[in-house]
Amino acid sequence: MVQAVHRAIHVLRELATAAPRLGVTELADRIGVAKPTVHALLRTLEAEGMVVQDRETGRYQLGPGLVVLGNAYLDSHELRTRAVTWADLLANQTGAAVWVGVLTDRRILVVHHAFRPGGSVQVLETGASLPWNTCALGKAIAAFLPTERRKELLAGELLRVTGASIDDPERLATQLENVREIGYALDDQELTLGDGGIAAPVFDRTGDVVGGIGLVGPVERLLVDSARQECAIAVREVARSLSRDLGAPRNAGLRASG
Amino acid sequence: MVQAVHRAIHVLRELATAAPRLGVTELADRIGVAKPTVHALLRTLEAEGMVVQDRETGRYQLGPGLVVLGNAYLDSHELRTRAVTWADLLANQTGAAVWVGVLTDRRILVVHHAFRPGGSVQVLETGASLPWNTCALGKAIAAFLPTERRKELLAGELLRVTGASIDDPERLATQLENVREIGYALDDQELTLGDGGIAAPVFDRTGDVVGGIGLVGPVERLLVDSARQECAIAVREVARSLSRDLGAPRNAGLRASG
DNA sequence: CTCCCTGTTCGGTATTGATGAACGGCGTTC
DNA sequence: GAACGCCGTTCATCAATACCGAACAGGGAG
Repeated sequence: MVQAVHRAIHVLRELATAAPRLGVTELADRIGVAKPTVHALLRTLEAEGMVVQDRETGRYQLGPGLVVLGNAYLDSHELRTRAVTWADLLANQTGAAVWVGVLTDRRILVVHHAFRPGGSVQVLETGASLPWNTCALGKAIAAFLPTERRKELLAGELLRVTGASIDDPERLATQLENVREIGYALDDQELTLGDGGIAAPVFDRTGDVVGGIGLVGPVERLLVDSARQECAIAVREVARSLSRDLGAPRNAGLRASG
Repeated sequence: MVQAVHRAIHVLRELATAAPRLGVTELADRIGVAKPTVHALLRTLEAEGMVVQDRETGRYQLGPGLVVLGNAYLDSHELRTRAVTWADLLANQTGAAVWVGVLTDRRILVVHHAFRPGGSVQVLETGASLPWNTCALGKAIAAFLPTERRKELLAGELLRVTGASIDDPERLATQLENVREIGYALDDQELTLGDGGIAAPVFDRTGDVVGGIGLVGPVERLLVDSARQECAIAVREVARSLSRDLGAPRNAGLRASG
């Protein structure tokens, strides 16, 4: 493992999580390396546009180069590319916003967001990163992961972001079993108070889960008995079509049960 | 300058521009370093989630970690944060889509995109990176840059993306002078056939240009005499308000003329 | 079955990045 | 207003470490 690169990324991560700007000294303290080392890293990152120095305070913040790279990732992402049209379809069918997400480490990264049709002001959530256990997308994906990986997720830290977030591994495990049976996952205000979600897994040509697609919206509209089943069927159906687009075998997801 | 970091970013850039996936060998050839070196870089980048390896082909592509960092940049971006509400206002006022952008190197990076109100399907352009000379945003920003920097831009390569794109430095220089006088810039299908743009510069508390805000839409709607002036005034007004939000002095932009 | 190409591993070498100490500018405090 | 303390920055020393050539293992094509 290349140490310098590892540290450079550590610097970027720290800049991302911490306050808008950080100084060399504070940065050096946080990641536990000498000040001049951090300085050298920052200078190279700055030359590449990954970091910008505030000319007034001398402090550093993330740079625009990262957006370009991030966008390049999104553009090259096959699931996302293929999902765009399906997401629009699903949004129009159900009248709700649609998220497409993938699992990264222990979080769900939203790679596409189709707005609720004709709606009022909506914030774009593409790029958002959510604890896997607090959203339907995360549960839908986790349920169909290889047993090994799923156990890792359940064994790790389970964050709570609302009072309804589930941080009990056993309860989550039971939910995931159920998800495997019915083919979709729900969340009830576990991510955002007042909002719920319905999501289903998406598989690629090897039959592995590569992500998920699902609805997000007010619980009163999405999770009431009358709408829930209809929405769930629509979500599952679109997820299946999307999987087929990606070349998934018809029985994808079956073998993951266990 | 830290060599390893420089090379790692070079790898990411190459992955971003080239085909969806690249192999170690091809990557090594492109950036001119030994194969095992590239391999080591890729392994660390993979461990950090900046790159993922296609388990089937062994090739590498960009990873989701980049989106997280890119998004963190956007969130921490003061211009963008402050611009969101102004962009919505401007979109509703004019009925057109609004872009907020900054200059990075020789391109304009779109950091925010407010959709045309009530419109049909629209692609989100946040993260897009355009040659500076082909869009109103770029001209608006360039016009108010320090003379030195502006000359650099004019002296460098001027890309053409449509038949209407301007690649003549002198003609551009004349346009920029005019932009400085009227306070806004235009583009007429220089970026996209059928689309035009109107943009104005935004200044920060030091009085330097930090970006621009502007309209994008069909030439028939945006650039016809009846609409153009009205739109231009709205854009300039919003840009000024936004600049004041950022703490810019009232006369920002005046001193840059020359 | 064979060849060639790929991604990968290994270990030695010296390049190169890490470090502590010192400088200069700035805001703060007394 | 002056002295202090903090910050970002530079420099030269040292050895850790990242680079590379050569060799290995696994596929795909012919």
